[in-house]
Amino acid sequence: MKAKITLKDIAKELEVSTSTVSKALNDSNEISLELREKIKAFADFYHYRPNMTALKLRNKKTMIIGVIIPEIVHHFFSEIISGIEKMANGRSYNVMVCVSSESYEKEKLNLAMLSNGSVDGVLVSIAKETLELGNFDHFKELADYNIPLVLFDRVSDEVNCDKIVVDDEGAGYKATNYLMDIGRKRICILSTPDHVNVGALRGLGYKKAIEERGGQVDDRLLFRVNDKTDLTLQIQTYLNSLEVWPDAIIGVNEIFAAIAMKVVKERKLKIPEDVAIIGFTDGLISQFSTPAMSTIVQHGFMMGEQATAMLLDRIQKKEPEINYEYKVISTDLKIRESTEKIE
Amino acid sequence: MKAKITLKDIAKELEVSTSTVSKALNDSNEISLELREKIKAFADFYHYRPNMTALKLRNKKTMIIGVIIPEIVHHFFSEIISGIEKMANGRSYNVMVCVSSESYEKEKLNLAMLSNGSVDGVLVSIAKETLELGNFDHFKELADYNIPLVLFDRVSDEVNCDKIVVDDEGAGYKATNYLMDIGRKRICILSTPDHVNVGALRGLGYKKAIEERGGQVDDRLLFRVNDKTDLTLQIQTYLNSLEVWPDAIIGVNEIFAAIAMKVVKERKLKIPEDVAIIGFTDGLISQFSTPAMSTIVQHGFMMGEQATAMLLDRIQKKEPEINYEYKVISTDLKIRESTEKIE
DNA sequence: AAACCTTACGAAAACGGTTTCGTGTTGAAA
DNA sequence: TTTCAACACGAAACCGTTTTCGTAAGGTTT
Repeated sequence: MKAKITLKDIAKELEVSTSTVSKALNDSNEISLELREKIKAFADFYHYRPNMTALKLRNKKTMIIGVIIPEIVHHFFSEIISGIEKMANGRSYNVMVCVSSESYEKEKLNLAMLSNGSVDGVLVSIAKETLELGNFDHFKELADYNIPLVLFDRVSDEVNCDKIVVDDEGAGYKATNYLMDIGRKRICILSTPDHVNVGALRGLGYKKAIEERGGQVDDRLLFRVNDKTDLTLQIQTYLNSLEVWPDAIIGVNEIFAAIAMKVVKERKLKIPEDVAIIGFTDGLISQFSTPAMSTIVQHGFMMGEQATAMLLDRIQKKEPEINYEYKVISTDLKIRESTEKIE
Repeated sequence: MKAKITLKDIAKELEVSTSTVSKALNDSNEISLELREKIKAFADFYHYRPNMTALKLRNKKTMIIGVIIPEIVHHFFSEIISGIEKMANGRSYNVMVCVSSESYEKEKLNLAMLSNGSVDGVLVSIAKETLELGNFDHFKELADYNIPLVLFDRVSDEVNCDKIVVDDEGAGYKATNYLMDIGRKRICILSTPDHVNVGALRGLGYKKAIEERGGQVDDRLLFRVNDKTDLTLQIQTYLNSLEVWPDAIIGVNEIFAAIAMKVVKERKLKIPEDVAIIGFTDGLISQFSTPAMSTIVQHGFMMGEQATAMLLDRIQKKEPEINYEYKVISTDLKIRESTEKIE
C-alpha cells in the first residue's frame, strides 16, 4: 500500500517547485521539454493522480450532478436514471442519486444536502407528497444558491426552471383514439389522483379524444387509484362495481394495467376480444404478460438523456437566462396482443 | 440571486477573523457567548452553508461512496441500489452511481474515476465481460490507493476484499428440492455460462439436490443461455429440441423464467399441471404473470444495505485489516401459482 | 507587586492543487 | 555594448474550511 502521492511529494523528490510539477504535468510549454518528460515519467511511475477534491475546490466545479427521484425500483425511473448516467458520463460528469421515496421531507433534505456545493446542478422528479402538499419553496432556494435545476416527468408550474415531460396528454389521446379505432365503445381509464400531473394529463387526453368524436365522457369510467391502500383491491372493487363492463381499459402505468389484466382474466373475460387493455411504460411486465400488453412507450432513457443535456447546457452557460425551456417528449403506441384488432 | 456567502465574507462584515467565525459557528466556547450568538444570527440571516468541497479537502473524506453496477434497468440491481442508498443516507453518506453496462472497459474507467479521491469507498458488482476475461487487476489497484472495496453479488476469488453474495447454491438446491417434493422428475434448469458465478452456483445447488436423493443429473437438462443472441429464440429452440419435455423448469433469473413460461404456453402445455416453473428475483413479472410465478426471492434491498454497512465499517476503521468478510444472504422460496402443488 | 491562569480572540498552517506574476539567465537585435 | 525578448522556473496567492498555537487583557493567587 503506497500512500497516495501528491504534487508536493513529486516536487520535493525532484527538487523543483510544485508549480513546476503542476505545469509539467499539464504539458505547459513554460517548462522545458526535458524536465517535463522527467517529471511525467516520475509521476507515472508512482501512479500520481491529481486529487479531485482539491481540483473541485479550486475550479469551483464538482463535475457532479445530483438526481432526486421518487423511487428507483420502478422501470420507468430506472430507465431515466440510466439515460441520465449515460449522458452525464459522456460529458464527463458524475451522477449522485438520491431517493425521495415520494416523501416531501426527504425530498427537501436531499435538496438541501445537494445544494451545499456538492453538485453543479440538480435533476428532480417531484415526490407525490410534495405535489399533494403543493409546497415548492425548497426548489426556489436553489436559485439563491445559483444551482441550475431541471424538473423531469413530475413537474410543477410554480417552479421556475427548465422542464421536460412526457407528452402525457398526447399519450392518453393516442391510446384512446386507437381503442376507438378498433371499435371500442366503453373505454375505462385507471388514473391517479389529480395532483399527479402525469395522471391528470393522461386523463385529459382521454377526454379530448372522446369528445373530439362527438362522444360523451362517462365519468364513471374514469377511476382514480390512490396509492395509500391495496391497489389490486381498489381496481377489483371498482371494476366489479360497474353495471356494464368496459370493453377497453387504459392503465396509466404498467402496474394498473397488469392488475386490470388479472382482474379481467379472473372474471373469465377474453383479452382482447371482450376487453382490450393498454398500459404505460414498456417494462418487463408488458413484454412477458400473457397476452403481451400493448403499451404507450415513454422513452424514459431518452428523457433522462435530454434532461441531463438541458441541465449541463444550463450549467455551462454563465448567464442565468430567464428563458426556461419546456420540452415535451412524445410517446409511441406499441401494439401487442392485448389490443390486437378484432373485426 | 445572492451569491453564496463564505466564512470570509462573514468575517469581513463583522470585522472579526475567519477562525473566530468558524469557531463560533461550531459553537466553540473559545468564543464569548455574545459574539457567538451575533455571528450565528448573521450567518443564519444570510443562509450561510459551509462549502462541502472545502470540508472534503480538509477532512480528507468525501462522505461519498461509489457504486459500479452492470445495469440499472434490472429489478434485482435496482433493489440493491435502493438498499445501498438507504443505508448510506442513514449513515450520512451519499451515493455516486456508475454503470458498467457489463463492459470490462467501462468498469475499469469507472473504477479509475472513482479512485481518484472522489469517493471514500467503492461497491462493485462485476461486469460479465470482466468475469469472462478473468482480468481483475483494476481492482487490485484500489488497494494501492487505500480505498476500501466491497464486491456484491458478482464476485471473484481473485480479488481480496469483503464480499457479499446471495446463497446461490442454496437457492438452486432449495428450488430443486421443492420441485422434487411436489413430484417432479425431469427438472430442467436454464442457467448462464459458467463464468458468471451466480449461474454456476445455482447449477451446483441443482445438481446437489438431485444427487442427494440418489438421482442422476441429466446434462441435457442443464442449458446455458448466453446473452449474445436472442434469448427467446435460444430457449425456444432448446426446449423444443428435447425429446422428452421436462415437467419443471428453473430459470436462474426472472427473464429466463418468463420466457420459458411463454414457450410452455405456446406449446399448449398447462402450468403448473404439465410444467412447473420457478424463477429468480421477485420482480414485477413474477407477481403479475399468469399464472403468478413462484420465485426464489433474493432480498436485493437487504443485500444493498448490508454491502454498504460492510463498506462503511471498513471505511471507518483505520487499520486495513487482512481479515476480509464473506457474507452470504440466504434466499426464500415464494410459492405462487406456477408450481402450486398438484396431487 | 510579582507570578500565574483564564478568557477571547487572531495569525497562520494545512488540505492539494492551479495560476498569476516575478525574476534570473540566455541569446539575438540594435 | 546596450536593450530587449524569450525561456524556464519559483514564489505566492487562491479556493473555503478547520485547527493549532500564540498572545493581550484581565482576574486571581501568593
